[in-house]
This record gives sequence, C-alpha cells and structure tokens, in this order.
Amino acid sequence: MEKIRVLIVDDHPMVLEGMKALLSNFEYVTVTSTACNAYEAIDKLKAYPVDIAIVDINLPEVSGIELTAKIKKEFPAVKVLAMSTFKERSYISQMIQNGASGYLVKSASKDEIEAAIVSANEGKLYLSLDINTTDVNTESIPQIPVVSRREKEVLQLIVDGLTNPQIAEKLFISLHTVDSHRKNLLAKFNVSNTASLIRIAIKYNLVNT
Amino acid sequence: MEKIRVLIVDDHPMVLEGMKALLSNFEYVTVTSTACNAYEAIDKLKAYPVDIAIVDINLPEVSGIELTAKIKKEFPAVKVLAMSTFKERSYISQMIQNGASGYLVKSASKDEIEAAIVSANEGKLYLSLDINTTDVNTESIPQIPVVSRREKEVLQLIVDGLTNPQIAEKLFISLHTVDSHRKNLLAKFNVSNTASLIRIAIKYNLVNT
DNA sequence: GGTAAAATCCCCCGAAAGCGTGATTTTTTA
DNA sequence: TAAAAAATCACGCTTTCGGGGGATTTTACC
Repeated sequence: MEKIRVLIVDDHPMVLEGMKALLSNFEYVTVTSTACNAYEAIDKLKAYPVDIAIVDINLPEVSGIELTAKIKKEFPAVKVLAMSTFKERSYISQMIQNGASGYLVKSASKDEIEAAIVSANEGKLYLSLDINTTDVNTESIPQIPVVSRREKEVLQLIVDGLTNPQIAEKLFISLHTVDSHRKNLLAKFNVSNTASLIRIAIKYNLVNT
Repeated sequence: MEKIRVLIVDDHPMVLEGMKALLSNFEYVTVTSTACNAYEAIDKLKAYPVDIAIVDINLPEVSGIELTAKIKKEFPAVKVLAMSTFKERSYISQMIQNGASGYLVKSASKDEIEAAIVSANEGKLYLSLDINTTDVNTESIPQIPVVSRREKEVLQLIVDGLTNPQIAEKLFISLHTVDSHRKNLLAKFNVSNTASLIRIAIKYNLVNT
C-alpha cells in the first residue's frame, strides 16, 4: 500500500510541529511538505503532489476557506481537511461547501486525526465527534463576520495601536474613511469599543499579534 | 529502569495534548497527570507524585514563576521544566532562579524535549538551544511588567470591553481610581492606548480571553 | 454591462480615553 | 514598626472614539 501524502498548512509553527509529530505515528502517512500561508501552500502543492491537505481555517491574508476553494479548483484530486483554531469552530459549513472532505478540531486525539485522514482518503466526509454532539444546534456556532481586505488592514493597524489619524496617514486615505471602516468593523463584530474588537480579532486569529 | 513520572501544567489544551503525544513516544516517560492552572497543579502533585513538572510560564491568575517557587518549596524533589508560550521567552532567568531545572520553547523538537527531560531527571540544567544562541543579549528579552492584583482585575475588565464608568461600578470604586489604574497600566506596559494594552495583555496571557 | 459590494469621503456631537499632577489611606513586607 | 507598595480619590484639559446620519466612486462578479 502506498503512503498517503499529506500537506499541512498552518500559520502556528507549534501546530505544524504537533500535527507532524502526531502524523508520524501512522506508518501509512507521510508529511510531504508544510506551509504557513495560502501562497506557500499553492507553491508546495505544485512542487510536491499530495493526497490530502490539512488546512487551518484561519490563515493570515488569504483565509483557509479561500484556500480550500482554490485547491479544489486547481487540484481537484487533493482532499482537503479543515482544521480550526483553539477556541472557535466556525466557517465549517463554508469549508465543506467549498469542497473540504472533513473537519478537525486542533485538540483532536490521535484516533480522531487518523479517522479523519482515512475517511478523507477514501473520499468520505469526516467531522470531529464533538461537532456532531455539541453543535447539534448549529446556530450556536459563533459567527465570525466576513471582513473585507481593506477592513482587515485597518483592523490590523488598530490592533497595532495606531490611532485613526495615523492609520489614515499610513494608508493614504482620509480620516473619515478610516472612521467608516472602524465603524463597520464595530458593527460587523457587534461590539461597541476597541477593546472588544481587538479581543475578538485576536481570538479568531484575524490579525497578526 | 523506572519510568520518569511527569506532570504537565498548561492552560492551553492543545499544548497539553501535544506535549502528551510527544512524551508518549518515550517509553521511559509516563505522563502521570495534567493541570491547567497552578491550583490544580498543586492538587495533582499531592495526589500523584511525579519526578518532573513541565510548567508553562504564563498561567492564568498564579503565574508559572510563582508556581515554580511553590513547587520547589513544597516538593523539593520535583524537578521543574519551564516552558514558554509561542512567541515570548521572558521570565526565564526568574524561573531558573526559582529553581527550575530547564527551559523549553513550545516549538521544541522531540529531541529537544527528550534532552530536557533527561537532563532534568539527572539533575542537570537544560536550556533550549535557541536560548543560548539568539538570546545572547539578555536585555533583548521583553520585560513583562509586574501588575498588581487590582490592576489585573481592571485590566481583565478592560479587555472584557467595559468602559471606565462600568468598571468603577463593578468594582465599587471611584471612576478616578479606575482611571488611575488604567493610567498605571498604560505606563507599566509603556503604551499609549487601549489597543496596544490589550494586545500585549493577551500576548503575555495576563488575561482570560 | 449592469449590479452589488467595497472603498472612499463628509459632518455633528457627546462620551470616553488619555495626560499631567496631585493627595490620602490601606496593606504588605522588610 | 517603619518604609515601601498598592489602592484609593481628585481636577482640569485635550484628543480620540463611537453613534448617527449621509453621499459618491471604484471594484468585482454574474
């Protein structure tokens, strides 16, 4: 039997290493390459063909969701396993809709990971157990708002501690525009101040810290 | 040869699991118990004697540094291995001064972890390789300011998105007092706005997110 | 090539945050 | 028990933030 070739995509080195270590326990799996962002992932896919790509949902710049769509478009044979960060479990259905073959929580056990990989490799759909159990009411899944590219930039600069005038100067736009973006962000995140905004942004890994 | 009994203390479930998985590769090591905070760690130590405690530096409420001191005081035979979060590597010397037998970055390889455990078990001092190399200039280690108990409370509420008036009401103190605490926090963190304050607080795990 | 979404710009105003500079009281600890 | 640290309260002032309205121009996509 040939080994299942795997690409791991995650911006957290720790997770990358951890997953690699876990996968090394399975003789029939080989981690062909790893990537820490979407662009690198595409490059690696071109250079080293794989059977399965394990993709973190929250990636910087281009999200795992977009990456999944791109992978399924350019490399339809590659199965995508979605993986979510520590606390949030959103976007799952979007990933599935984009063609993901399964979903893993990062706290998944060795057995769960094995099951996910085997399922994906066989073309089946795998979902982490606790999704089926605890998320019966799918509306309980926290909604991560869709943030546009520009909004993401502004958000990052807010987290970086810049004031609106500073952001305006940096992005070569009017203070009013920054203000609009900021207001839209507050509305989208459904919060009323910078503090909550930053907390959520960091929690859902929407910014670089 | 008897197995080395290990306790892992970390508030990140992922790290706990990852470390457990990694340690399971060593036949002569057994993870006796795990804990996600200092109190639980002490309880577990009383219930299940171990040889080595792997302690995360940044723990909620009681830090890993304080925990290390407590462990060395109450359980002098237990070797403590300090472990730091993803990006920061502070407090190391303090941990060592408090009796830690070594220091690990969380991104450490299997080999490094093995070396650390073996060293610690033999009573030697182990430091992650990249500490010796990259942190030659120890003054480059970011200083995490000492935050008093009350300040920590205020900080948590700021991160929770409360305004100063709300915090004052919640803590039954004057708005002026909250303002003072906030000002002291900004000064201690050497930042000039809430955004940066929260970013650092979360980065160094000084608050619950 | 039309339309929706994103990005841009504008104004007002009150509330909150931030800065400076104090002081007093309580608690901790050497 | 005395000194140090923490916690409390106070005032005036400036800047920024946040909420409420808008409007116009690019992009992106079907």
